[in-house]
Amino acid sequence: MKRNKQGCDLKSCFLCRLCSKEWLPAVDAHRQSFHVNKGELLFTEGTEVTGIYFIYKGTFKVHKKWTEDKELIVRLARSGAILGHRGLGNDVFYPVSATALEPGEVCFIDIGFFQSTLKVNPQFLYELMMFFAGELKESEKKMRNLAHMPVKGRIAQALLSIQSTFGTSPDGFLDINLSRQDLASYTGTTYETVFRLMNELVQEGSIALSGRNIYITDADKLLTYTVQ
Amino acid sequence: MKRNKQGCDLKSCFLCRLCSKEWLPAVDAHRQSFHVNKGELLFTEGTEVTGIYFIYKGTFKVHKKWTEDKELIVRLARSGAILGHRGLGNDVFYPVSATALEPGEVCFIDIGFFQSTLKVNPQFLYELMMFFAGELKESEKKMRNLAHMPVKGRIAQALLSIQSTFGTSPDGFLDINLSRQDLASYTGTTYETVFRLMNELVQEGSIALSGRNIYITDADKLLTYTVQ
DNA sequence: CGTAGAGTTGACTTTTGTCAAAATCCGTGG
DNA sequence: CCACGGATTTTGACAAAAGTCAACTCTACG
Repeated sequence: MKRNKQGCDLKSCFLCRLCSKEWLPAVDAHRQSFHVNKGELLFTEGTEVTGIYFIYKGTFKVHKKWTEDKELIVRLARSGAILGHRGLGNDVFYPVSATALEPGEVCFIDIGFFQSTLKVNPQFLYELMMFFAGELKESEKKMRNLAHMPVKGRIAQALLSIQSTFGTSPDGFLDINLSRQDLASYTGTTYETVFRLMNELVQEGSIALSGRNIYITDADKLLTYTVQ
Repeated sequence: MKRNKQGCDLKSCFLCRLCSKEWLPAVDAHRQSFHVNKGELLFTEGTEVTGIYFIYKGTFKVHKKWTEDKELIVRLARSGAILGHRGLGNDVFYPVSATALEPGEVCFIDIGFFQSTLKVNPQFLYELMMFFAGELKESEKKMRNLAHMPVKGRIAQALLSIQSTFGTSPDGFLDINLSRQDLASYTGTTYETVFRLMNELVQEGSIALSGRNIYITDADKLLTYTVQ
């Protein structure tokens, strides 16, 4: 992770967008910008919370370890998103790790200054609370799906949700670089199962593949495997 | 649900404990107290959010529907807890239902007044945000367990967690009235599976059963099925 | 070119869910 | 007090879904 000068333009990130004009200079003085390489860990599950990150550029996976070779990806995040907020609360250790899926730029706010920011920016605090409420809602929906929806439906859901947050590149493929293993970890299943079920989805004409790239051919058909 | 006069003592609930002394009279003027019968729905998934509840007495399950005869219980709550906060956020519909597991008393705050409370009680807002952060952390841990931990471990985990929140009655049984079906919904599995695996736990001497009551004989042994 | 990592496939096992049928419990009304 | 009906509990047989293991292939990339 390399510290650099480039940073948030003070408009696009979750923090700068929502805190008061008067506070922005303080944010600007305190924040640190970093370049992150693909595959690099931004923070690690179980280590002490040092601060909060905001993604200026790039894509990150937020994941929770199970065994040495198994994890669950709880979130995929892109530019503008906040990272590390799961470290807030009574516990002083990050409950998850964050890894860059592609090279990116992030802005770091140390936890002390972040706390001060919350104190003097009720509007930001309010939005952060609402953000947490939304995340919790989302998380519990995923939980229910994990408990009751068959893997094929979870994969369909994941692909649709990825399309809606990351969109498609000009050639129509999902605009994210996600390995099959990551897709498996995101849907709470195994590599081989993802592979087999994706093949079925191809056979049925719901999706098309080109190497690691995924093209959603028939979103409606995918929807039939999901709920809501 | 019957409206009554008895209500919060202004000290024990999540709201009254944390908002400013000056605001308490307003809370007192606005809150409504209700008696809830066993099995009664406090609010229903998909209906419009009317307000937030605080449990004065009793036990509630917070659950999310899957099919007609399947659900996932996302939370078990007891006196002092907040209910309905999952209704906060952009969406105006409750994403879950809450059902009384035994007769109880709740205090209701309409959403409008709750919003005002947030505006004038930054300390409460801060604690609410922290509370959400904790819930999210918890939810994602459960999610990972649902994805990777075998059912037996999830049951063990559930029993231990119930013991730590609800404690035991004088005779040593878990102090909660939870049907096997509810335990199945709480661990994301089926009635029969819960039944069979609980039998195994009895055989192994980890727990003992007496009707619907559960006694944890060997917490350490239960722990070996779980993680952390 | 060789090697590491990712993709592909098949055979097999295990876990868990489903269905159906008995057995048992429990409250109610006769 | 007892019979009844409904709900819950208990059990078994079976099916389906998903995980595991192992081997083989393909590429990207030094």
